[in-house]
Amino acid sequence: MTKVLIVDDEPQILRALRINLRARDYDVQTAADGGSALESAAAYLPDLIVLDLGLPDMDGVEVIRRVRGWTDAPIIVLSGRAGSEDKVKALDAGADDYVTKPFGVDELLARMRAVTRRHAGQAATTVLIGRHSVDVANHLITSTEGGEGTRLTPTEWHLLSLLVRSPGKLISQKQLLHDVWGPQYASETNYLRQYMAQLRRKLEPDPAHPRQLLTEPGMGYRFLANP
Amino acid sequence: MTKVLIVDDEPQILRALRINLRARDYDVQTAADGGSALESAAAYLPDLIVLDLGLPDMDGVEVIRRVRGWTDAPIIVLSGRAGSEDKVKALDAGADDYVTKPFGVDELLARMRAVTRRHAGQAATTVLIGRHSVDVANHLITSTEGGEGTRLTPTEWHLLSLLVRSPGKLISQKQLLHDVWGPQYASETNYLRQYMAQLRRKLEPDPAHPRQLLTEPGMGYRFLANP
DNA sequence: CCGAATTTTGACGCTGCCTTGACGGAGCAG
DNA sequence: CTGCTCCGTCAAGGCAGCGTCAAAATTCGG
Repeated sequence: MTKVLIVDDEPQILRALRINLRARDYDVQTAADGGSALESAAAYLPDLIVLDLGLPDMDGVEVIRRVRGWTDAPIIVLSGRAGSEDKVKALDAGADDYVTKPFGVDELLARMRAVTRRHAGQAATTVLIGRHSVDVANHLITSTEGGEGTRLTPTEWHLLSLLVRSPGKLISQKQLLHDVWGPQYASETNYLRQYMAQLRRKLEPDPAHPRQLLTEPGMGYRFLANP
Repeated sequence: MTKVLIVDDEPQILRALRINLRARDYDVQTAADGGSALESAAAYLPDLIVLDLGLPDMDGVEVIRRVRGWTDAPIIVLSGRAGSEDKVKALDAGADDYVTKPFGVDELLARMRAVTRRHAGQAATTVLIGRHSVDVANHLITSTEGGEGTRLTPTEWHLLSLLVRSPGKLISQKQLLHDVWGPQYASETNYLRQYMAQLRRKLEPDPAHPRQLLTEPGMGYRFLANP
């Protein structure tokens, strides 16, 4: 579930966004001024920050700069000012997008999807595999259609993490063996065959014809995020 | 130098952007309709695409979808329509940003910086051969026109990597044989004939008349990046 | 110390890759 | 014209690599 921090000093906007985002299954936190925004960002570690520039206590651009000092999370700026200069300043300070008020909620949601899609490559904490939602960081699997979530053994988690960590990228057998079983097992491809089969059996809808946990014959394995 | 492809059917906008971007040290190409936009994108491999949605021959969203099929380059949409629905469609199709006309050039430039800044981190080295986009690092091939991407065997990848690594340069048969099959196979030119044929069959549009995987009789082989 | 879960090891069939050999045509020299 | 070299093409056999099943060995909690 994507964690969003919303920073705005107008309570009704905060409230409207909170309701809309929660309805779409976002995990939402809010802040009403620059100081608490910085605190919340550090404590809550959001995947995405929606930031109003017109804060009572601090310049919005300054907030962007401070946040950018330690995190790469996407920032979407909201602002009443439509001036070119403000936009340039905010974007160059590290913002990813700039939306002028008044704005449509649908548009904001689409822009949120666009920026998180870009950022998802490395920070993806939860991915979809077959009918399962896999949270690698918390070692949690939930079924997307009500049923029971499968359970993975430690070794299975370890192997899956490596693959999921870099979606779309080919990872060589040697690398996988090295990282999961240690340097001395550089050629025991039996392990990989065994555990890839188990992962497919537990996650892929049709284990015989995997769509996301793919084999690249003679080279390695690959995880595809978008099947 | 960042390569930008600008797609718009209004000549004066094309001209204005071209001048402004060239002055800022961008490498600029232009296209006036969807068809030539897709061609240019495949031939020119831009780092960033600025795309007007109101094209004469094709739906802009369709252009986005087609381009997204084989490349990850950021796309900024220009549009006269300010409606929420158009924005959502374009962004969900894979666009990174959406700017409504009329727009300030400074703002567009700032948004270009913002999206390229994001994309810089995850850029992959990809080469175009025939109708295929070849990512040598990730061992991935995607078609530039929708269909399925071909698959290469390990030996085919090995040979192709050597050729692609130094575009335009002639590589001797001895060198290729040595690097792929080992020092003892310094004269088995059968291998090369066999595998060059397979590469051409899988990558060249007309394998009988190769345009990029070329033979230099009596010498070796050569890969041409720009056909 | 016992039992269940997990890891490790071994064996087997099959797909598809590598290898090998043979053949034909283009280009060139004599 | 003739013979030669070099390249492209095709076909077929052997075998490596992958998926699968099964069972032994190990770990771990109670």
